[in-house]
Amino acid sequence: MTTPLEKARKDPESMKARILAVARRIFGEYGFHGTTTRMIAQEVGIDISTLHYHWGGKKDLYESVVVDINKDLRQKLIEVEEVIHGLPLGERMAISIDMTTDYLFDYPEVSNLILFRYFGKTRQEGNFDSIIPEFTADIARSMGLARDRKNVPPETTMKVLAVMNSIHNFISGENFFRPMVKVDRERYIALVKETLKFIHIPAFTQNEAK
Amino acid sequence: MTTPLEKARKDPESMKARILAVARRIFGEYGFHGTTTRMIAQEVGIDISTLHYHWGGKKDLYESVVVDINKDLRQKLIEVEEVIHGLPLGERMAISIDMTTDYLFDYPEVSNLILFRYFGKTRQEGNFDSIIPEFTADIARSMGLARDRKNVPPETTMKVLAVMNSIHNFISGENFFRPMVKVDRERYIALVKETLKFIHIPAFTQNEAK
DNA sequence: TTATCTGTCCATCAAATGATTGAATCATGG
DNA sequence: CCATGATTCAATCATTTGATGGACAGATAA
Repeated sequence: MTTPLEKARKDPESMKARILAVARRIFGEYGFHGTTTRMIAQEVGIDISTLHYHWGGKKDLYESVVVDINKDLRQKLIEVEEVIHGLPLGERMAISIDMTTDYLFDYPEVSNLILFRYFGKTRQEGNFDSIIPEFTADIARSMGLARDRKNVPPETTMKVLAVMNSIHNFISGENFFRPMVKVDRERYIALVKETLKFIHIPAFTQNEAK
Repeated sequence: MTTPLEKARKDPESMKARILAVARRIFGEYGFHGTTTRMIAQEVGIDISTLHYHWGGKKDLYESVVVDINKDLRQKLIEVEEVIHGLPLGERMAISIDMTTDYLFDYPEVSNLILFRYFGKTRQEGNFDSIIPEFTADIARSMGLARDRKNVPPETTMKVLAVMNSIHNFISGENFFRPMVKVDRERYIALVKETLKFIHIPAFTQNEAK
């Protein structure tokens, strides 16, 4: 079976894919309720009816966007895991932070949408959380905090969430935070990496030394 | 001069204040675009025209909510500062985390709205950021990272942001994270405090030892 | 009592918004 | 070339939503 999303991911030039790409960005900036189908259609340069033809309703498109983004992020995390495999924990974390941060600054809508889903409600009936894969367990294993994906203790899940969210915050909040520190984009990215390492690495490596 | 907001804050029984209290909660849950004036009016048990009579437009009400919440948070931070004054850094951070976390779990809409403003855009003309006080400089001083409110270096601002956001994340994301760790509310709150201390205290105290 | 002011609601408006219909256009295979 | 299906758009609908006008009730002061 081929879902509409899979089709769109295969051919990035297709109308389906073009709409999806724009929808990712706009939904990421304004959230579900802050986005109108007209905003997306106009940005793509098409009529709203064309958008509906390809994706059905607004909610369907939003769900596809969320799934699409989670697939991309999962893929990136696998890539990171391959690079850091076998290194000592401190290095593993530093490299993970660098790679993940670089990736997310290239696709900030990923962070945006993940945070939107964490912190906001959508006054829409069913939540479609079942289709979203769970990363925390994999990251926990990758950090040496859990042996297998099953039975990760709550304490560990919380720690992983703290690290991941900290990254998303700085990417997604760039428009707000960067004016506060008054630096250009390049410097901001460097500051983010530096800060993340400063905050997170000591907690885990100090613990390891015990 | 007495602004509508100040009047409402004085008499919590007044219609103005009742509307404001509900608006805080609803705006916090659904964001600006996700909230309708009818949702708020219905929750208060009044007609929308009554809401408009007291607060003008939706945007005016939202601005008042944002200001109200920031005043509350600032007040709380002053309270915390008085308690931790003079203690060693590790203790100061532990107590700050406990007090702030307890407060925010009582008023989660504070975290909700702060995060909404960080991470989401509002397709509305002027942003009214000027009216929002800036906390980071005060917190930086309180943590011994800066001597005065002026000229706080970017590195320091970033560290403070990391800590504050980390707290807001766990409060605002409770609906999403708590099911993940499968614990009751009380246990979740304990886990949050524990995790925050685990993550943030080593970074700053280790640095101090140098 | 009467006049005035405040607060509340009912009815309604105008714009925005998600969605659909049907005609026109384009592509592809026969 | 023609038939068929896929794609696109203009026009339109129904509902939602922010907002207002005017009637009405109650309090207060003259």
